[in-house]
Amino acid sequence: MDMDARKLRILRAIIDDYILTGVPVGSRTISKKYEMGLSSATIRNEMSDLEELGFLDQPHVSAGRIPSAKAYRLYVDSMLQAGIIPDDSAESVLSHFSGRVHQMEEVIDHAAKVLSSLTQYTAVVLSPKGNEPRIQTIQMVPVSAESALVVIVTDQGLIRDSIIRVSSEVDGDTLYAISRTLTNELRGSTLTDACGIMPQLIRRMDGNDEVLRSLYGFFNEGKTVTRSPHVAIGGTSNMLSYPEYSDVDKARNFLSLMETRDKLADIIRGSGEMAFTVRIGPETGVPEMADCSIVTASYSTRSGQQGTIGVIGPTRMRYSRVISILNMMGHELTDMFSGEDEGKRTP
Amino acid sequence: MDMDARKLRILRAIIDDYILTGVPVGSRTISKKYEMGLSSATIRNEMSDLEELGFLDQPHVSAGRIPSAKAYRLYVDSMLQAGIIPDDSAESVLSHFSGRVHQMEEVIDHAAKVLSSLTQYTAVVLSPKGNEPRIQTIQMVPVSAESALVVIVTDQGLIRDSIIRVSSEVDGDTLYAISRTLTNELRGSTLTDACGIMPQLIRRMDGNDEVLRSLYGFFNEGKTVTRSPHVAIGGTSNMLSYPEYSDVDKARNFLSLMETRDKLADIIRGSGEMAFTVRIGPETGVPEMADCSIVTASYSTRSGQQGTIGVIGPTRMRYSRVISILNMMGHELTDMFSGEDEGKRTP
DNA sequence: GTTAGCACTCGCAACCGGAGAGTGCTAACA
DNA sequence: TGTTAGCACTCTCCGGTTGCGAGTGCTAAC
Repeated sequence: MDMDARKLRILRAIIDDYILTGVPVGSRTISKKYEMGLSSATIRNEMSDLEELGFLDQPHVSAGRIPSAKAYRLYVDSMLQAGIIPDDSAESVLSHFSGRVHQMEEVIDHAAKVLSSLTQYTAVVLSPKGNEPRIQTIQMVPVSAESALVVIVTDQGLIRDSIIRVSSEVDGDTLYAISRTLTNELRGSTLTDACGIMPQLIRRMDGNDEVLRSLYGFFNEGKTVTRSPHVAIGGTSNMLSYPEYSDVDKARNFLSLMETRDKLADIIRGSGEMAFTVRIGPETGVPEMADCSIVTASYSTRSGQQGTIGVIGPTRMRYSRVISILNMMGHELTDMFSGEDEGKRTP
Repeated sequence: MDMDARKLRILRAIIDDYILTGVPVGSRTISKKYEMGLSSATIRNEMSDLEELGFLDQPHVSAGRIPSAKAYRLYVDSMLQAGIIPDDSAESVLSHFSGRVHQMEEVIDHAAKVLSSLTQYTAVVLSPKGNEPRIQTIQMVPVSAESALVVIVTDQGLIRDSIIRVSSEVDGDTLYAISRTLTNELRGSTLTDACGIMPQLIRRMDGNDEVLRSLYGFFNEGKTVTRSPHVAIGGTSNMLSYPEYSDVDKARNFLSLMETRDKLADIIRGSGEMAFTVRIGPETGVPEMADCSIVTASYSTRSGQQGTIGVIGPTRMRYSRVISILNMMGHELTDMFSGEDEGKRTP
């Protein structure tokens, strides 16, 4: 026995119905609601076959059937192959970015919010992650008599800034001079490189040791800090709307997973830097998410870094809708981040 | 009939027990567990009185009593008056800030995490909010051939930065020169002021119109953006551990409230800039929080801005513990932000 | 191959009844 | 007059039972 067109049609109807209602679906429902031209008894036989093939599960004997992870997988794959994407789909995502100027992190936060409110699931947006950024400009700005702000611009437009102490004798012009020299010496290096070079620079540029040493310290810290990307989450509470999470313990587990951003980032990014991923149930590899699905897409910035956006929902997710929304949002973000003014734009 | 010492002692026992167990407490429990030297019957009479006085509620006739908001209020007030604070309280909060250097926002995020894990409730930390910041230094740093980074240092150490377009003819030294002039002209102004001054500056400093106009635009945006403070939340999932939130609907309401950061910030800050607040149940003024309590404390930075930290928990909160932890955390943050290096430190 | 019919299986909601907790009241006691 | 023992009463909670409805699987007829 194997799959034929009719089995497929029936399976599809079952999945559609289950996604809609969330309750096990019976043979009668299929035969009536989706005019198949078949009686419930026939459907019943087919369903029995489908169960044997591993596409359906039966919570208990007298309930209807529910689709298995394998079924969703088939469903999603065939949908993607057929290119059925923007069908029941999203209004333009575009309109949700209002005519304001955005900082990178704001865009990301906002994207998570929009994504969750459009999908009614939980959304996660990761900031782009690329190679270690390379220094482009270093500038120190006096802040008070005793402290200065260090700004480092990198090739990724990423800016690390921090305040360091400087002795009160060093004035703005001196800082500017030092900044210029440093920029010349360190342009193109990574922060890690910079840490290697600094000691000899300190020896060479005698005077202003204090400032240089502070900077050295700053580089050292910066090395580690730069790595962790920004993670924005939206609509965690949406999950609780679904009967799958009416169990409070389950909900709590899910929420605490959402709270550990690092772990969450790993999970979302789990599938490498693929342009597009759908992971269903066990495929997520996370026990806590055994009955969740994760759909991710990626976006990229002008400098070629990859960021990831993802939606987490119950396995009976409205895949086509989610996929289409993610698609649009991915493009939207890519556009936004490849504008002339990297990291911001005025629409 | 009015309160006497015995009634108070009994009320206190009831509250203690209820905070511990979360279930309505009966007369027998009080008379046995807390050696009162009184029979359950006597306690019963007193409890009846206490109910009449509005300190106790009875979910139904054959359940025990639970403390009312009024009772908690009395409890907290008497506790505060007596100065009973660091009793059953926190190990040093200090140890939780490991020996690393922190950026303001990181400190705040971290504080929320620590606070929630110490209290087992939900914690909220707001970044300091003061008057509109005043410009101290303006600096532009070339980023690419066509764009520059603007950094504005304010008296609050608050830094606004953004990327603006500049034409390719303008080199780094020119930018530095313009920056110096602007700093001289605008030092001490707020961004709002700056917007007023800019037009005439543009007229006076002829040449480099483009750069100045871009800056003007940036000031205009900055005015509005600067206002929204950073809000860090920790331990939202903790709330679901308490039977009060075993109802999924309630939990969802609570969570979506936590997601709207602006509203949350308003609520937390709701009680003005008091050094210390305890709002119990209805006192929060938020219907969704009718059976929550909010305890807040404030911290301040060197420049005198006030930030707020808060803990949200069920009304049967372990007040003394929470208050003591908040106290310590408040001091800790104040110390951290009044160090020489405003906004960061190396312990 | 399809379908009607039927017996069978479960889950679920409603119902019932007893147990237990806790109260309020009354009457006795110090 | 305050305290306590005793008792009837009220509710909730829990376990067991029952009936209903949904849905299946099988068989026999078309």
